[in-house]
Amino acid sequence: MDKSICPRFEKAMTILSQRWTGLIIYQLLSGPQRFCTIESSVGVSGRVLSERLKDLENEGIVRREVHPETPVRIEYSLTEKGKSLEPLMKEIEKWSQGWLEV
Amino acid sequence: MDKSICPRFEKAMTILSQRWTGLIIYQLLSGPQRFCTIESSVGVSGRVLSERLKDLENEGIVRREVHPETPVRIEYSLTEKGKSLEPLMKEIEKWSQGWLEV
DNA sequence: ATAGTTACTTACATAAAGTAACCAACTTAC
DNA sequence: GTAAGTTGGTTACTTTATGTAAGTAACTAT
Repeated sequence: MDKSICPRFEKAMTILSQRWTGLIIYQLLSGPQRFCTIESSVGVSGRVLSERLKDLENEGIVRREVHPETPVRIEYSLTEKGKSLEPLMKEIEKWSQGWLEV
Repeated sequence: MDKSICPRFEKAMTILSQRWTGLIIYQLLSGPQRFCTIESSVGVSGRVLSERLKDLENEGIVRREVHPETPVRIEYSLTEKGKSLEPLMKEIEKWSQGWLEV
């Protein structure tokens, strides 16, 4: 074993290659959203979404804000770090449009 | 459920968010390589690498070439479609260097 | 009091990944 | 000629991740 790959790149890949993570971030690029909105637009189960949002919060990519309305509104949004993934997401979009069939 | 996400983008994410896929492609950007080289540089198990390379070949991203030398040499390389992922990989690299600690 | 909403969590089932041993084909060393 | 080494895998088994569905807490509306 002689891992020749940059550890930062490896960490980025570890984050982004978690199932659903990319789609969740992509979805949040269009603005702050609540749990159930992400759940249905991305198509991820609540169980996993909850897990992913916690991970992404810990990574400093997503911010969670509680609005004590009724019923309670909890808003998830991208931090600066999260927003900095936009060019990367645009590249994926570009590649998918150039090279993938539907 | 009202999936608002572009199906091409979703497919791209499905491919790229498979565990190890990104690292395998990144590794192949530096040129054609054999099975055991990828295995050790990426740190993936042979069982999964074998699976991923087949998937990537089916997607038209990776090409497999047999050189009947001794011992047999099998070379994996990126197709045009695979190489077209380079800008995306560079974006991940850039992001990881700008926003991640080691 | 009953039912509905949101944002979760829990328990259980299935799918994916890790680990390690094994195999085929061919070579070199003894 | 036979034992051991190399490459590129596969197979069997274990552990981890994800999917599914039901449950919970806090509050409102009827």
